[in-house]
Amino acid sequence: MTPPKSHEHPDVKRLVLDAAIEIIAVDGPDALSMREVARRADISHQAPYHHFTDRAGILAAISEEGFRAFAAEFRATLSSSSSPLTDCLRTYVRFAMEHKGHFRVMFRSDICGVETHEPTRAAADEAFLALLDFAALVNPAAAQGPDAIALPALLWSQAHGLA
Amino acid sequence: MTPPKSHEHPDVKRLVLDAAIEIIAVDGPDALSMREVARRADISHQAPYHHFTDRAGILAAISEEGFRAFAAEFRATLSSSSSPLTDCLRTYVRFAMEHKGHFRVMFRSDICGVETHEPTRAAADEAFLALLDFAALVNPAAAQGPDAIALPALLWSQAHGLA
DNA sequence: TATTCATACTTGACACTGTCTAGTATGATT
DNA sequence: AATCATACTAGACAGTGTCAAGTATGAATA
Repeated sequence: MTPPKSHEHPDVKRLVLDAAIEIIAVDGPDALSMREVARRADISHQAPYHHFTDRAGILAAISEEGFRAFAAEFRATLSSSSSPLTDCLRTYVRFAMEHKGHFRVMFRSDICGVETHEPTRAAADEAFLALLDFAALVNPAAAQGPDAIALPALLWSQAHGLA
Repeated sequence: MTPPKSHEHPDVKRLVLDAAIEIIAVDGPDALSMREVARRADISHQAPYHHFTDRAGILAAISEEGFRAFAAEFRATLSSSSSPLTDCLRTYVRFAMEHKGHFRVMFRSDICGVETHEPTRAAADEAFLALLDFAALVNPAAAQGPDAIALPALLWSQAHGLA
């Protein structure tokens, strides 16, 4: 995990992402622009372009990060908890609150980049599989067969409206 | 069909629509902006706002018009033709070529306004029903039951890629 | 007939956006 | 020590939506 290339000053890419996440958490994804993010990160308006081709690129990176973090946290509570049902729901809600910026992007399929950005798609799959595990645990009888997919899919979509 | 309100100079709304349709036919839907359409229609850059709230409003109006026209033409050949299969396909292709501007909007569900603009939704349903009629005629045996929907749905989606 | 009023525009200004272009600093390569 | 690529900064530009103020005209009212 050494810095990917070579002479790294402060991690500008990280600055951009954090600024974007904050903007989205406060004013929503529509408020995100390349210039606004640069302003917020206190870098030149051209700097973000060295790390992201696009507004969509930033959004894709954020949702990827979000999906990864979500899957990790969800899996962690799932495997460690003695009462997984309540704890997982708790984890879910806590994630939504603590990562509002990520969350707002993750569940907007039109902007999250899940269809265009391959790593984001992979991360989303990972998160979805975590939900599948949860469903299997909640209802072990239906773990096999199409019902196993139906439940988390329902959660997956309902979740958006709920939180 | 008298002009809707009162003192009508040339029909500016029509001018805007035609300009938009041409822009889309030539450079695609992304090239459409309120100012560009005004420029092309040779009116002030603010005029379009008196008839459409939005870029999306123009697009919705265009696809609505397109769906209506498509349904009408399709139904007409369907009822008058002696060999409806070939004639309907012919009509379809002709429509796509003669109304390229409309067509390009109609089959992009993300911008055609079918989910946000009620009249557009109604017009799209109308067009879809026309396709249903076509399917029933092509395959009368399957006219009842879910297959009757499956075929035109396939056409409906495949059509996009084809033309 | 004269006054008022709403609608349909025009016109100009503004801040903001992405993009192009040129310049600088710095670590890596030779 | 010179060269080079990368990671930026900085300025300018055209295009965009939006606000605000002005004009023309037909309709309503008195």
